[in-house]
Amino acid sequence: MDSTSIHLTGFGIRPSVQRIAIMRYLLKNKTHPTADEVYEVLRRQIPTLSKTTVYNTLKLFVENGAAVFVGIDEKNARFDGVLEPHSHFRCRECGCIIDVPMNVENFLPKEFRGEIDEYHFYLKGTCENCKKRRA
Amino acid sequence: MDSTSIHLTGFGIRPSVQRIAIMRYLLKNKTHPTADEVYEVLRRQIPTLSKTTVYNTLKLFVENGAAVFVGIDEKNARFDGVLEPHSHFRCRECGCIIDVPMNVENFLPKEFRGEIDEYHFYLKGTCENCKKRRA
DNA sequence: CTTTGTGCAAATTCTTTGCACCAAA
DNA sequence: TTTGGTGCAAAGAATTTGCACAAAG
Repeated sequence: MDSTSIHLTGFGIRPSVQRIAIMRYLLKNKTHPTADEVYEVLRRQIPTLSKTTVYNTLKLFVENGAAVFVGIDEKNARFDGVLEPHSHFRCRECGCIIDVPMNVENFLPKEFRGEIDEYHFYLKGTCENCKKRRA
Repeated sequence: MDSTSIHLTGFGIRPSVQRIAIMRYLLKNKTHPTADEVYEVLRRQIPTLSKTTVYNTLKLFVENGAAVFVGIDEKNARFDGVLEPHSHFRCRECGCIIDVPMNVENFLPKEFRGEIDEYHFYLKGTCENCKKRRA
């Protein structure tokens, strides 16, 4: 019983080889991957893995609160296994998504507290690397 | 030369019957519609309107800063003609998207200012109406 | 055995593209 | 009379669904 397995169980999710691999991927590579990215990488470890399972699993994670849907990318759904409140920055040039250690919970408008159960703060622009590269 | 026409011109967008109708729709109905919603409503006024034109136009608006892409809805792209900084709340039950008059510009982390050219604050939960309806 | 999970293929949905025709400058 | 806009049909990409088989309890 490894730690990822215990982690999943904590969310009421039964661990399977596939689910453990996907959650482990989310927790180790904090790149906020798309379903396709997860699939392309993990199929090398699990050759029988199907994209359907990746979609099913990511959805299951989000529904059970084990992962967060990140909607900062206009093209694809992205996922995050880090549950501590934080914000996201997306670079328009390289497309990278960087965690910003900033919890905006205190900024929630008073009138709306109580109605809100989830919030996201998305930032967009050009990252340091891309700025340097152009300079 | 009506006001919507002048409005578009101000963004360097040449007004056409279709473009004026779409911008007018965005400005009058602040429902943050999807491309499909815009299409389904406006085709009644402009029977020859095509979905391609709606997509082209909304994209043109966003590229020229005349409208904002709203990514709060996990399923579809949504659009907003209101340019004053504000936040968005989406109800999980009825799917409505409500404007929240809250500019989070001052919350932007100092380290990131200068890199950021766009930001969005998305709130999710259950709206007043849906809460009442259930009570 | 009985329920749950996986994976294939097909279907769906949303969005973009290629191209011909129409309209405006 | 040239550039730009529209709209149709087709293509493309992301995601979901239906179903049969495999695995786990």
